[in-house]
Amino acid sequence: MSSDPINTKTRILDVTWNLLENGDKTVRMSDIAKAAGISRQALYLHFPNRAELLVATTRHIDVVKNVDARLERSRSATSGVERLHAFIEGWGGYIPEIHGMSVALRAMCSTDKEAAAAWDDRMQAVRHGCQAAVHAMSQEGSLTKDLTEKTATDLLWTLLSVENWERLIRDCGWTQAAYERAIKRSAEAMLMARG
Amino acid sequence: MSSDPINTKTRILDVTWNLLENGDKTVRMSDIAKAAGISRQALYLHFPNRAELLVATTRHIDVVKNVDARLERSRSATSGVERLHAFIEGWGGYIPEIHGMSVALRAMCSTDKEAAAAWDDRMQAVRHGCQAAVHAMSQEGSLTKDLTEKTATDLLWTLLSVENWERLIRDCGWTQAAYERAIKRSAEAMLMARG
DNA sequence: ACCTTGCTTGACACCGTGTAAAGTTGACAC
DNA sequence: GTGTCAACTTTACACGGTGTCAAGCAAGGT
Repeated sequence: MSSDPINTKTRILDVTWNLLENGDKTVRMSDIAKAAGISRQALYLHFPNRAELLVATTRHIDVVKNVDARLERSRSATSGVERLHAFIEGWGGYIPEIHGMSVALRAMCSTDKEAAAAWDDRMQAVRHGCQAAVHAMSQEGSLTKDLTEKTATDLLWTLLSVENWERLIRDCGWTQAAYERAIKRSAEAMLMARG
Repeated sequence: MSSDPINTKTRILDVTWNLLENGDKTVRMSDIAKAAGISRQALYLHFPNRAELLVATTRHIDVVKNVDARLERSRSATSGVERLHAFIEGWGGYIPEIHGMSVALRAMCSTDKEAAAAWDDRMQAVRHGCQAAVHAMSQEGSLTKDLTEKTATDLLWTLLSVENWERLIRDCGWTQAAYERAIKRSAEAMLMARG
């Protein structure tokens, strides 16, 4: 063989990731091919279309960055509030790593069903984390009586969206540290019983 | 003349608006032309490109729906908190009217500078409203000491984003009334001094 | 020598945007 | 009636990006 197929495939994923995170403009299939050192057509020998390439890249990032370990760490927290904090740190700290990816994937959602499903799947995973933190707070009585668990989960999930991170970091010029601090405080203010 | 030029232009804007709000899929220039009862090329006699057509449509919606009156109403509020409530009602109630428009315009932002500028302009207008409400609260001492006016404005602006409305209404299945209620409560919890 | 694998080159169809040019139709002026 | 102007039509085409197809080539294994 002229080259190792496994290396080519992972090289494509790495290069796609890199272009999405560091690239300023739209990433085309030809850009990825050029960066990977192969022809545009060879890309289609590894991935059937752009959507599946992007989805595969998200999975690749998850493996490399070990997203499961990050999010599951919040499970070991003892109190509900600690769990909330740990989850915000875990997910909030992960957003910058996947932001470029996220922009590309969301841009495809309007035209591609598969991309939409992949993005929705990830967001549901985040929602489960929110739900678990809210439930833990509810169990220990620290969740405000004003909100049902469902409503509180929806609000926390919304607060922790990638779009909100984008707005605060990019449009408002916040640092990552300021973001995490303010979001923790806001989540507490919104969800915790006062007193 | 074979038809009234003014009527045709406003008919295009009305039809574009209608397609964006009621259409499920992407709205193409040919869709708009067909709906307006003219040829695709005639569209380019009135608007130089898709971006400017969309931007003109937003301005058209603003005039018809009288967005200024809605947003300026919050100025007459006496207390800062009332002002906050009035602004949330005014802007939050306007979002459903412009949501389809907003989706289309944001989708163009990645490729078209003009569309990006137009959307950014509107968002800055919303930010000014947030800033005014936060300032009023700060003046009367009801703003929490934990936040600067700038930080509080950023947070409120983020909370009131179209994306958050989308998530709560579309993904979480909330009603408009539930949205406004919960956002008011959340804004108060995040921004108001406790006691 | 032969086959397989991983790629190459080149060509092409499709879709949506935007441009260009020549023709049609109706209203108004004189 | 003749002329002109404006709004609009039809037809055609260029461009960029995705995805498809087919023929060829080079290295490795048997």
